[in-house]
Amino acid sequence: MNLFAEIRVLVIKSLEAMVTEGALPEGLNFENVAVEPPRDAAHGDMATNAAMVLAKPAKMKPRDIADALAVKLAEDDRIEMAEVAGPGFLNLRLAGDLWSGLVQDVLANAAFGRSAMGDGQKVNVEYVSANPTGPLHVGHTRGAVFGDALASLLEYAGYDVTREYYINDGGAQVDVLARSVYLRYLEAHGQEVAFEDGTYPGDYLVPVGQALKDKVGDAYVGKPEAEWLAEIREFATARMMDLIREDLAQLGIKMDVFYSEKSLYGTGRIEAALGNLEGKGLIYEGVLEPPKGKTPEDWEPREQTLFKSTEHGDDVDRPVKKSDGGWTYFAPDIAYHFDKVERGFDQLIDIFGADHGGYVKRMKAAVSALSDGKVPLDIKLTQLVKLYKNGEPFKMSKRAGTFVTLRDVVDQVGADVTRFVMLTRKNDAPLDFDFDKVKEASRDNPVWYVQYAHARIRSVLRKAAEQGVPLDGTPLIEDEAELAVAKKLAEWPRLVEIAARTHEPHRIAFYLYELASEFQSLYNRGNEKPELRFVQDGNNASSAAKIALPRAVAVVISAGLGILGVTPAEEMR
RNA sequence: GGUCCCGUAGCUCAGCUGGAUAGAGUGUUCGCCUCCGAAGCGAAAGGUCGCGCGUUCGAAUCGCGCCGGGACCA
Repeated sequence: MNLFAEIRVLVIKSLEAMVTEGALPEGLNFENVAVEPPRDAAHGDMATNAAMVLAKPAKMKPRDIADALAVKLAEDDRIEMAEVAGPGFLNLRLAGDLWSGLVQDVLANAAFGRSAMGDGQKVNVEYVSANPTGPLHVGHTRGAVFGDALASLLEYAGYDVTREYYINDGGAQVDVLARSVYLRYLEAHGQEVAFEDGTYPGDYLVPVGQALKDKVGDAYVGKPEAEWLAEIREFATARMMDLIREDLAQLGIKMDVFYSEKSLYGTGRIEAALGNLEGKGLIYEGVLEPPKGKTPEDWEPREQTLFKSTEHGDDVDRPVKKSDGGWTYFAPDIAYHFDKVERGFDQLIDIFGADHGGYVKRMKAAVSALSDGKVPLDIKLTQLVKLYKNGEPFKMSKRAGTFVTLRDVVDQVGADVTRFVMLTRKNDAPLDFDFDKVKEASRDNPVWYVQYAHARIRSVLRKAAEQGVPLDGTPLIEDEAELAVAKKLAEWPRLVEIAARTHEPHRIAFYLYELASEFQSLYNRGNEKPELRFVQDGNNASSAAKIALPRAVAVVISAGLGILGVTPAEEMR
């Protein structure tokens, strides 16, 4: 049950009745009529902008429409009061039993909050996609959590979601990986080796070199690169992907598809994708203008194969083939997205780090061209994570060895905290991650605060169970603090849809914080008004009615945390 | 030079397909435990929503132009 949607249906029915009766002209579009929570609770339970939206097309005064609509709405049992306010707002107060019904619905219907909005549409969410050259670091963690929560959110909103990881195993960086592993392999054979620039000196390759030795013995020792590069590359990337899969598993992330860039080469996939574009007249041989403004010193005009991305919203055309005949990085990306389109997804979402912002327009242009504008691609950029320890900024450096991996973070603060904190900012705002603060037990720490509310409810329910309070009581919503909590619960289905539509899972985290706050407020009101306490000593009938509301809050907090991939706490320790 | 993101209370940040007197936390001041978890709750105080113009009945929200911060740029 979505109370807002339900009342909106009522408003629109009333408007249609007014059209029939001649109180409104025919042919009006009700699409923009909204039913929303009012900013100020004193205004009522809900407000509609119907009169103001329709005033102009109906060529009527907003107040006249509002007055007539108020009369119409008041005829319905569910509307206790309809009052015109301000320029033409219609404030509604709902009948009290609606709130009680809502709470019952939360408790009885496991799908409360789930939406059919997605209508089973196939959505591909691509995230992480880190190079298979080492363990995941903090920056990847944010993208990983964001993408995974977004995927869960879309599932909750009725989409058919595929979680996908693109393995960049086709470029020069995996050759570097192979050479680095070769050095570790020699080391495992007791040789002294030096890690020059252009190799990965990380310790994490030591066991890989050892494993290679265990597998092939001394077969590659003293042999030229041509004899081992391809084999070691394959061996090493497979090991790195195992490592990355383990890292992701630490966060509770499981991909549906790992898609290999390498599988695009030599299989005609790139040629096919570019052929598609060529068939649309979007590929040509040409010379690009030098970059505007400061021209790089080594710039020289070169003829290369270009994709006419400007026809699909990009700023300049992009090379797909270099002057030496090799593919650019962009070419396999085109082929990969072409593959996604061909797999029949209705919608694509890519999660990139902010440093890849420059690729957004060209990728969107490519997908637009490849799908004839039929498949939307949304690209979400995740901003940097700034680390703090004891309030001091904590600088990461690969060279200095202060490189913070995903595993470091999860080991220190746990997966639940890591996930929640990563979602306490909009994806496009930088995030401060303080190793001490995230473990702090205070209202300043949203993770703790939401968990505390849930744990407190569980504690109350344990106490209720001890006293034999039955769980089938009819909820009573009387006090304003109880009403405030019920209203917050009523917003949940609406919030899910907004968050899913905007691809912004952080809204879930903020909502849970607000819900927790309303609950804590009610809880503490029991200090002054003992009749508001959930467990009434020696009165199980009354207690049964009172515990329904906190139970419903716990249900919604659990559902919300579930979307974020966080386990609700039974107790705080 | 160009592109993208950001600019909201002293600080850290929310702000719904444009809606009423712009909200939290923190910090400051003052209250609340004989009571289901006070690791909490309540109240006060704190804002030219970076600046200007435009669209609109109505702009923090949309458009354009500046200013400031960040990221990226064969």
